[in-house]
Amino acid sequence: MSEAYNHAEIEERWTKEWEKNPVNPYDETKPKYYCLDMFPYPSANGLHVGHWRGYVISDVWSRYMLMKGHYLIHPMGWDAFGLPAENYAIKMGIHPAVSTAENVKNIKRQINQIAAIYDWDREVNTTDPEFYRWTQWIFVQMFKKGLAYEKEMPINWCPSCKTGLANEEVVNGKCERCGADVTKKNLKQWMLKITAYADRLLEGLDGLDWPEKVKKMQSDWIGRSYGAEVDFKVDGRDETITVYTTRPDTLFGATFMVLAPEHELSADLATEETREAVEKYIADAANKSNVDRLQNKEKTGVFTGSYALNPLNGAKIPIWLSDYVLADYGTGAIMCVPAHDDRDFEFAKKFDIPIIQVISKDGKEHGELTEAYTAAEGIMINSGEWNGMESAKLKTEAPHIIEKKGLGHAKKNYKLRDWVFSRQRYWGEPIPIIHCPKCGCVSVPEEELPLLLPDVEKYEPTGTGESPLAAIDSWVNCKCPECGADAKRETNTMPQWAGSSWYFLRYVDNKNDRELVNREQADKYLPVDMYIGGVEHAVLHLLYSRFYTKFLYDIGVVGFEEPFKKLFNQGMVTGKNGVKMSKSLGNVISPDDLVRDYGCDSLRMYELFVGPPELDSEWDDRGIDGVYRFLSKFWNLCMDNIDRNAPETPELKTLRSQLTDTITKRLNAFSLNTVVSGFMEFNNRLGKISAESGVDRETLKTYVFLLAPFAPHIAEELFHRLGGTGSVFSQSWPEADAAALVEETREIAVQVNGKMRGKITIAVDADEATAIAAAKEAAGKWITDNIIKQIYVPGKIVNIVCK
RNA sequence: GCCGGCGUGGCGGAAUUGGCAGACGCCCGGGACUUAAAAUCCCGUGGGAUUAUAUCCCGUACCGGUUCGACCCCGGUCGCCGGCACCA
Repeated sequence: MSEAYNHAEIEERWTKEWEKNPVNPYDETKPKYYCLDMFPYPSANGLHVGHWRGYVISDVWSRYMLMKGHYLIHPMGWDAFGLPAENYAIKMGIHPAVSTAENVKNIKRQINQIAAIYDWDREVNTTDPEFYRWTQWIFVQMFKKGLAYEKEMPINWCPSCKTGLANEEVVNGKCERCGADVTKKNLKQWMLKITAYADRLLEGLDGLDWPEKVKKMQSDWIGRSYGAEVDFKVDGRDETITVYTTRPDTLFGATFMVLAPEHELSADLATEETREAVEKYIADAANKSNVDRLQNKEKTGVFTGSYALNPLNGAKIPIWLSDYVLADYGTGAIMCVPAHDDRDFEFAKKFDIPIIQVISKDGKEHGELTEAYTAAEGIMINSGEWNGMESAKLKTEAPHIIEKKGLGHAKKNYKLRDWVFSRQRYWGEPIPIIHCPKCGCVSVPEEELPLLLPDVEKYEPTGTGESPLAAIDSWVNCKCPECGADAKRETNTMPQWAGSSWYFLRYVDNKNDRELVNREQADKYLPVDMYIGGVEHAVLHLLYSRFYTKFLYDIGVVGFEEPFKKLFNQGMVTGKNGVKMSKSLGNVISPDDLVRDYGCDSLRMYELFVGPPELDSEWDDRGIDGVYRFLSKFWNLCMDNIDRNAPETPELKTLRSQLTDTITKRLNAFSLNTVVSGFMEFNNRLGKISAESGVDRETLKTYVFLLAPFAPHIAEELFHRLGGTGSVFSQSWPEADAAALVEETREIAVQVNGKMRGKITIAVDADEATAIAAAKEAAGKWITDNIIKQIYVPGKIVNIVCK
């Protein structure tokens, strides 16, 4: 009886050995490969099997790159500032610094169970003053370049988290973190001018090897459009109202104008008769929450009593107010062409406003429109000097025509807004700004960074719009670094995204106390080659990181504009019926027990086997038995054959190359679930050969090498039992023998009238006559005398069509 | 509403992108070993018909099309998931 697979003993042995002698040799002579995980925030709940998946995927890929001969960078750190950590700390009554440190310890223990080859000497923590010193430094640089500025305006406010939020953090009118309805609050805020990078953020997407879905989400979020700003005079008054339109070609069809209720002229345009209704409408709109305004699709509006003049033909059009026009996009005012816009059409129908068609497919009018014709395809009509022109062409030319006539100008617009960067919370990086009564806003001198987050007794959010830091007089009161006058510190902190927007740069030079990152180190090891994480950061973290990187490129800190060359989004692991794992639902599956019962190697492989890595997968504990059985069987196969000295037959040589070829191809395609099934399939085939004539050591070795990134412990153990020295991870990735892969004969299917009727084994390059003859023999009983057609696709199929 | 993605056995999922549908695994059933159980090993396992070692029919959400041949391509319908949601 040979020795059975003992995962506990094997894994314990190699965990200790790898601690002493890490398998990543950091060989500087090899080309670098930087494989990055989205770093976790140290939650008190620890990791569940879903978190494991992403880390396993990145570790498999990292170990593969190592064996392919790279200098591997595979770091890990902690995104430890921010709301989740702070909310937990408040709930438990423990200082966030204390709870964060505890959670880091626990999650690090769990992450080590994965046996991932992280570079722990590169570890970073966003709450470490030596780290956030540079987070603050970046802010100071942005401030100096005018990209960080202070502004008072109504911003998104979460009444539950008691802090302002960025647009990106509001999902369907609700707080991205806690789900509470977001309201508006007028606050003086620090803003980052991400809009200055809108074009570069949009155009940079083209060259990225990212999922199309994520690129599209970012491009939609940036939302660039081309059009014109057109000036309309108000009839009988001095004011001019400027509107933004992407369809200046339809200008002759404008039959009314709508202003957002918040527009600065809204109240002013009311006449005596309309004043009461206008003021009521404005007040009602101001009281509506975001959610109400989003949900109420039925158009409402009020006529101001004033008229605007169409700049092209002087037509008098009524000016309305309606909350379907957004105050903070474009100019907050639009010209309305009901014939060619769905929303304007709906509004005109409801309030009985004339509809003038100006584009027609055939250049003719065919009675009243039943719906808006929104395509820019057709011939202009009812449009004065533009009649007869093609609308598509006019659409691009009109902005310039309007500009030449002095009626407005061509204009690009974006949905992207500047980034609301202040948080009225305690657990974040203090914004390094001093408010001086004489000099205004002054940045904290760089040599005084980090500006330490002071210790406080009360770190609960105040809800007043001020951060808890505002209550610490000794900290707030300071001298102006410019003029020495009594001054006050900024008391808001940065959002959680601040640290995560650049942490990946710090990994490559994490102990540098003079610069964010040494330029030489940055040039050598950056950018990130492979970034692995969930899709939930598609527009948040990933957009912010790209913005930061472009800024740091502009000031010469790094020499590249895009931080992440390739992105992979792993799917979520859910509980039964696709329900998200959560503590409150009690469906969280902890990896700890599974590691104990089945071992790390089995859990790693099952995490991959459970489904395609990019799709969500339902966790089913039972499936792990199959993977465990497979590893046991493979272990037994090796035990049975190690000292058997079975000959290396041509069959085994071919099989070994097929295995290498299959696994490598699937791995390269990131089809990790089929890699695992591939291993199983070949294991079954080898089992049969083993029972008959034995398996040679070379084949076993090849198998062990290929298995190593997936099940590192068992592979390392078997590598040594097969006589290997050093580590299996310093071995080269096997290459398939092309000659052994060439088949001479192949079994192909025979179809009659498209139905499978038999199989023949013939030479791969057999000629048609031979193939057809063989096929007729194999499937003769289905073939009649009346053959209409015979098809032979070499190496694939024969199909005989008969009546 | 708009834009993506998806729909294959009891279940998770394969199918080299137009060429043997259901690989691999789970579950389940039968058998071997055992005093017995667990573990392990072997066999079976899409549905149906039938005179059952054989043979035939149906089958990749649904309807239709292209093709010698369709899970794959085209047109339409339904359903699920995700993103955006008055951005003029």
